[in-house]
Amino acid sequence: MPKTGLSSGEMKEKALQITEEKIRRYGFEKFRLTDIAKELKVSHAALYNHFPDKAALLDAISERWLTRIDTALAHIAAKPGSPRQLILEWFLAYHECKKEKVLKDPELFKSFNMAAELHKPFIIQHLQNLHAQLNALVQKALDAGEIANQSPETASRLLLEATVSFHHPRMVLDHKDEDRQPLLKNLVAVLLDGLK
Amino acid sequence: MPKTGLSSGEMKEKALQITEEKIRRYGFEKFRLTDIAKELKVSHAALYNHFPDKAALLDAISERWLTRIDTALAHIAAKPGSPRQLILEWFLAYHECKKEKVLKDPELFKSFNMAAELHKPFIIQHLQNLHAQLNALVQKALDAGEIANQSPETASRLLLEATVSFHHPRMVLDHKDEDRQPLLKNLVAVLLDGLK
DNA sequence: CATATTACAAAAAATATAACATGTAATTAA
DNA sequence: TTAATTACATGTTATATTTTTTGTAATATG
Repeated sequence: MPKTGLSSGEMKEKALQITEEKIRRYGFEKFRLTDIAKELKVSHAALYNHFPDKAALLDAISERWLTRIDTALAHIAAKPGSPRQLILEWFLAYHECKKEKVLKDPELFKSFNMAAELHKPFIIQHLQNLHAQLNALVQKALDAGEIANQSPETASRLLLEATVSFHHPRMVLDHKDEDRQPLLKNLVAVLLDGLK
Repeated sequence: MPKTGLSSGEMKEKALQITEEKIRRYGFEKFRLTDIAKELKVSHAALYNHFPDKAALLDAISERWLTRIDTALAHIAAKPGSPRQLILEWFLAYHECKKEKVLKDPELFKSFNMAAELHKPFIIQHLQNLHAQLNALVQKALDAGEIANQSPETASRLLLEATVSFHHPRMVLDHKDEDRQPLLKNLVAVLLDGLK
């Protein structure tokens, strides 16, 4: 029996919640395990029963957030209707997610070093999900005759590449105070026309 | 008569050369005026006759580099031939410039904070040059019937926006080890098709 | 008389030191 | 027996101190 009365799962969940709040207050890299332990009314060492180290706790937070995005976008990708329309909607939602995040946690992306992140398994998974979703949408567009001159993989690669400034954290941060939805809409429309 | 035997212009030019070398060795933000003065066999204070402060020296370097890009690209923009072809060539050259720079001075763009740079007059000038050049090219494409459904300003805005990952320092750095020319070629082609 | 120097004040970087956070092991409680 | 604690070793971050660099002014030189 645990000393706290909480199950391991409950403890873990509570720790994640508190961590999320701490990160929001102090930023991505300067939150302290001692604070989290204090709030849980537990010694800091107790956290090591639930997470191998500080980085793992942090990664767990990121993973949760990415999973939320994945499912939200997957929902759009699975909707019925015009593929063109859905692709546009998908990009708008993706852009919206990133912008929201940047606005809520400005600290989070200040010095985002993609290079290191790109090797983490849950990031790789996330990117694979995005590609798979977009591939499926583009395939539907192909079937509907809305796209013609490229393979689905190439087409979705191009779409993602050309919209980098609307979903790359660093770029989203640069434009956080502008309303760039119209520009994105126009860009996606032109790209889809170009793929016809 | 100056004490050193060098004219003000020669002194200035030599200082710029040495500074460029020091920046390459020590990075953008940690080169020292004392070192440059030492190499010029002059007291550090003498530099203040030629440059108002350290930042001005640094800016002069950047300005020289940007001017070089501007003229190289302007040369392409002024060439005769198919506008479509020239627009593609223009983007390839632009990409090439940035990539070269990032490869030669990896320190230079490590923590590039665009926000602060964007207010400097020579940066504004540079961006205006780029836009003007691309506008002119797009206008020619419009005249040649290669583009139809957008105004030149909107079209060139879209082109630049969609190719951000090929000329924004932060993004170029992320992909410095890949050959992304084929991707860029394909992207520009699709964009131009979409603008038809 | 434009351009240098030296001397000096202010700002910034580098370094040493103290405080604190992280991670591990041995131990204890439910 | 799982999950906590305490005690402690190892890093890391914050702070104080010193040194170096930057910028200015008064002065000297070709």
